[in-house]
Amino acid sequence: MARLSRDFYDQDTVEAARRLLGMYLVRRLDGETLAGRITETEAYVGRCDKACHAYQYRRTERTDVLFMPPGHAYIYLIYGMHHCLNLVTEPEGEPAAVLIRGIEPVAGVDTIRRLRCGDKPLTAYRSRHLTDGPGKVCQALGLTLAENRMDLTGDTLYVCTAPEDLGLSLPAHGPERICAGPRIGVDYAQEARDFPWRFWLE
DNA sequence: AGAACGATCGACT
DNA sequence: GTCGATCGTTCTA
Repeated sequence: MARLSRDFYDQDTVEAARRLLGMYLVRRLDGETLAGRITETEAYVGRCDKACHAYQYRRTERTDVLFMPPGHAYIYLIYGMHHCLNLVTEPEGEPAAVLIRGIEPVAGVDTIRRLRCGDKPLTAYRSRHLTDGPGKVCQALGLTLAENRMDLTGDTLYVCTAPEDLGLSLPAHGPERICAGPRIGVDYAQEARDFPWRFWLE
């Protein structure tokens, strides 16, 4: 069984962000399975990272989930209208998480399209940009504050290492390069602005 | 109690 | 490339 267990999340966050690339994010919604291949991530580390909501172990009602055992979902509202999904990492008490910035839909694609676009015509442009941002990922999988603090070792939201774990047979991927660079939207974070903690495939 | 701001998106020039 | 939408969280008083 290749569903990620708590052990996986109990590791260095930057390493986890890299390793999550190519894995499958799975969401059970109303009896249906939605899933996407993870293509872009970012690491946030409270201990040393001014861009992290829990920088210097800052603990508030919102950041409390980051102090929980690894393998929980941290979902927050940004800009008053978009949600962002993070997977909590590192040992309990070390606030850190991986932000899921992009996926490639592989299951429940019709539902994903409907959640993202409603009845709007699905143009080539919309298709290409269906799930290529953190807010889009949450909208595509029906994730809101209601799913904050969810245990990733449960059956509603989790990560698998291979498509066979979802009963899918997908064409094998050739070798893909892992790219790294500065994170998006953290220009305010002084020296942490330049940490190369964003990772993506291709 | 009130103000400032943000780990974004989509429409538009 | 620019810009406005929109509201929970956080901090200040």
